[in-house]
Amino acid sequence: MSSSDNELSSGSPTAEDLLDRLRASGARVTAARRAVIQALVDGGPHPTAEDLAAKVVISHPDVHRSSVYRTLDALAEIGVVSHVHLGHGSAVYHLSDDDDLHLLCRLCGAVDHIPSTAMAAAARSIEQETGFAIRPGHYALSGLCERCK
Amino acid sequence: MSSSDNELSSGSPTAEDLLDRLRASGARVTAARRAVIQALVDGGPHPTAEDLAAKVVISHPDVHRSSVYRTLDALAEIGVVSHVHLGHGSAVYHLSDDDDLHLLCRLCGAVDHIPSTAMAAAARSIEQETGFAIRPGHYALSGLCERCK
DNA sequence: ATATGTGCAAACGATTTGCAACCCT
DNA sequence: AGGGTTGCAAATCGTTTGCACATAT
Repeated sequence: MSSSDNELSSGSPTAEDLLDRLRASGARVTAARRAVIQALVDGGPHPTAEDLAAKVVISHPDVHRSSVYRTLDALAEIGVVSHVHLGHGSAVYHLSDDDDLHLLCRLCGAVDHIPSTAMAAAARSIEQETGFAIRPGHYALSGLCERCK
Repeated sequence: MSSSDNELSSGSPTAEDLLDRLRASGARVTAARRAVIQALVDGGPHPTAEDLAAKVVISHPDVHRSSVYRTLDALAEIGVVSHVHLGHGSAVYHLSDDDDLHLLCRLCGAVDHIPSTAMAAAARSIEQETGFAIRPGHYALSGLCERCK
């Protein structure tokens, strides 16, 4: 099943979209960045930097881990990717327009994600009471997934 | 005979409480553990392991960092402390019956905390929709604090 | 041409671990 | 006595950085 939903701000952007955005920001498009972006777009939903590096290295054996990190940084700077810290180990990366909240199962480690609107009401009342404006998508809530409950 | 009162959410436990619970779990009470627990009870609200180690070392220069980590592990195992990963660096520890949600300002790094009841409604509806049971207190939500907004 | 990005290796900070000695129970 | 705990140092893991070289624009 191939999903060909190429939309700029609400579907999944293609690799070309991301490359365009990089270019538009004044950054350069290099083989390493192409490869990282490809891995990000093609790959599973919650890759760590190392996952991406491993995928990249298959087609581009010369691309170094540090370039993966630097590319992810560059993409984060222009707002197209975010990373979520899952606590125990590495951070997982995802395209920023996945405007979702991450749920981490503290038992099996599964990562679930839900639209951030699920918390909109809570976020609003928390902001009213405390002044703190929750911005989801950068960190994960932990809990128990359905199976582990 | 050890105290058999269960103080559920009525006040912060004392160092002795925690030592009792350690002992009750079959663990031993040592000088290092006493010192870590004292630092945890006496200290500020969001100590990192290193903060605690620094505090401990003042009165017990011989207590090693690794023992601080191991003590925190032991306390976590019996459920009396939890740690929250704030993403960029170290985890912060707190007594588990601080049943609160942590809010991390992504700009200034300030940590705010609010009662987890603020999210109870959202947590309930998320559980109904997705089956995922949010357990706050282990990770932080990120956002912008009042000053940085 | 030149700023930007790269590979590499080494530095880094946080945490963990193997091991012999130690000391609580 | 005996095994949980410790201190130590070295290992590990994820990520960052300094540097000389390569390359996209």
